[in-house]
Amino acid sequence: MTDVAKHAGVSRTAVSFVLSNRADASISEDTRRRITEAAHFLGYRPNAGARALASQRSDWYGLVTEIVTAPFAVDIIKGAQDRAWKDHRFLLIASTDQGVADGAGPADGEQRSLEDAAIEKLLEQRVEGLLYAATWHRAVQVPQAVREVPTVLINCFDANGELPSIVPDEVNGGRRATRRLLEAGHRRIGFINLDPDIPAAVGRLEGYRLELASAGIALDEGLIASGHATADGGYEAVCRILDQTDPPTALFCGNDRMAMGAYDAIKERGLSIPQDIAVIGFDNQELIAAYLRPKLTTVALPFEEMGALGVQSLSQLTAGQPITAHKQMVDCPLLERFSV
Amino acid sequence: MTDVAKHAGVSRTAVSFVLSNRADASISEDTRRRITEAAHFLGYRPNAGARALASQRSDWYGLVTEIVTAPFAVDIIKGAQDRAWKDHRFLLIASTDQGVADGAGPADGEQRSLEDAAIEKLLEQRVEGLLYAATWHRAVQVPQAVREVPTVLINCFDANGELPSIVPDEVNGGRRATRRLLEAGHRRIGFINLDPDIPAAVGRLEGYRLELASAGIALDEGLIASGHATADGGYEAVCRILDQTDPPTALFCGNDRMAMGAYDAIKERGLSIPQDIAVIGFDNQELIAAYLRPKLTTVALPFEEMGALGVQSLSQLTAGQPITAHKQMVDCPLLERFSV
DNA sequence: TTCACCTACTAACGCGCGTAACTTAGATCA
DNA sequence: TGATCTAAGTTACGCGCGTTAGTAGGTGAA
Repeated sequence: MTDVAKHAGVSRTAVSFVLSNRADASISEDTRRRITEAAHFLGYRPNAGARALASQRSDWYGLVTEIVTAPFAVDIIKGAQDRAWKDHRFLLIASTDQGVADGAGPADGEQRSLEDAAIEKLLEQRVEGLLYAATWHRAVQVPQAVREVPTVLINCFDANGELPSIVPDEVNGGRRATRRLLEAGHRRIGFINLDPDIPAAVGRLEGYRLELASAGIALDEGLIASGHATADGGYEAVCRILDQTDPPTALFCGNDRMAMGAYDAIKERGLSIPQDIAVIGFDNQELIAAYLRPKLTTVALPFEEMGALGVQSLSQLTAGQPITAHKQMVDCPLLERFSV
Repeated sequence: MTDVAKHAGVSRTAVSFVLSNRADASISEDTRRRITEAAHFLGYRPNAGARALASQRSDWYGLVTEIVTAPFAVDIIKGAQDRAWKDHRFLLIASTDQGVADGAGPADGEQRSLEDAAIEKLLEQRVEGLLYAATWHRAVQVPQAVREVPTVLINCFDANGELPSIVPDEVNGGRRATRRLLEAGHRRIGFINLDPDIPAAVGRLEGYRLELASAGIALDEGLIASGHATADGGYEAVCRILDQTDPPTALFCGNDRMAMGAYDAIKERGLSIPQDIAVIGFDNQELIAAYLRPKLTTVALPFEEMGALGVQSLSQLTAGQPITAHKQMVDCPLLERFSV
């Protein structure tokens, strides 16, 4: 900057004013031009670190997550990244799943300390805010250190209820799926639930119930089964449902992997999708949903949008503005394919 | 730091010496303890930016890539991230695929300028080196700006041959796959190639040839077909191969998506895998390979290892050491499942 | 002329740290 | 006993920038 000043025949301050184009500084059009030309001529590039040091703001947000390995939740990163870029901010990503690739996977305490270390590192970089993202929707216990800067949880929520969070609207997603099947004329709709303790299971089931109720259909407990959130789990649960006296004509599966198992069970019985029985999934795991035959109609988790919203909320918080809601629910859109 | 110094009754310099534990400074064990205790007591946390400014080294590397959206190449990030973390360095990730989610996808020129802007931003952060990663193995034209710091290409190579790169060893991968089939007793092995212009196609075919040759088997051009790198492309190519008079007993598919199409073609003909015909893929796209029935034996692309190796090479370059090779080939391991 | 007021800048300080050069008291040695 | 060395620090400067508090010169009005 000193060089630029010398080259333009002005003070360094003038250069600073022009290059960070402060509105309140009065610099003539002529010198302004001389300065920008000199900067360009000399190939001047601002030093972001020095700027951060002097101005006491880094324009960095930290994203701490274990999801770098989880292929289907990378979209959180993408959403956050894009949004941050547009706001001229940088995202520092710290993953907390080191060593998972080594096979063993870290012990719980180790995972925790990795998280602490990651947050510590981010704070050393003087991030102005933190995003804490989880691979699957759940309650989390966040390390104390995050309280030093504004923090927003993504795809999870604070077990203590203190930190603001952004989560998928599971209930509405469940309604969407159920409604789609109702609209297709189905009256007996089976629901294959995930392990019933997690928020996703609770919410989706709730949505299923609500939508049936508003359609005036009585809940038949015999149409609800649950199993492990895998293809095998789905297969077994669906077998139980289908082999009863009055089987459903449609299935709402807790997630796409279970839907995959459902496909097997259905095909085994010589039934075809969607003619004999309709299937709808949840999660929109691209490489499954888009490759099953027929391609699976499913409800998508709004990862990218949650990531973007996370950055946006952080912007508001760091600017001292209030955010929309303590727990923001993001809609889960229905992805129409060919299984209904 | 001044506060810590005051609290410990020493100069700020002493604090700096102790906290960055310089070997050449002589500080008594007692003051050393007083200082660390004071730092801990006051909750002192170093300011990485200020440290970078003063020491003229940031410990940051930049990773510029369009792969944030490409779910299966994210492992490059993971490998690089983990490795960087172990070396006490930070990875600044800049994605160049903004707006792709908006549907249209950026025009070529726009993509290029996004790349330039990303690199510019990274250089403003004073990264000490750059990694440039691609989604698929190919020659790339890298923006000029990268020449300002040490740069390593990952999963691609410099069209001008100047910058060092790290790529998968396609030839050896092709040999591995072919050898596996030979070892299983197959003599007539079909090869379903990708679009023949890309490095992956060239290398894998070459590996196929070499391995057949070393087994003393003459190349039968009738056993080689190529198609689009999709399930449909694989399906069609395999149909052509299977419907000839003397069909192969094994298929080496250019990638897993084509193998998926191969499965369909094979099953349609009432043949079973691997009893009637063995199939081997390439890429190890988890959500395909691990979910096909039977699960697909395939050759994995070493994304994570390439990412790690990229950071390692960068460390060497920034330290002024030479790197192993200008174009480092990383082995593609065979993943044994149930299709051979 | 004098004063106020503007435009167009500049001088000087500090952000939090690393580090080269210096100081001081005590130990060692011929 | 004086010279030399070492341990254990300290003083002072600068990294590249933002920013506050100025200053110099010009203009218009009373």
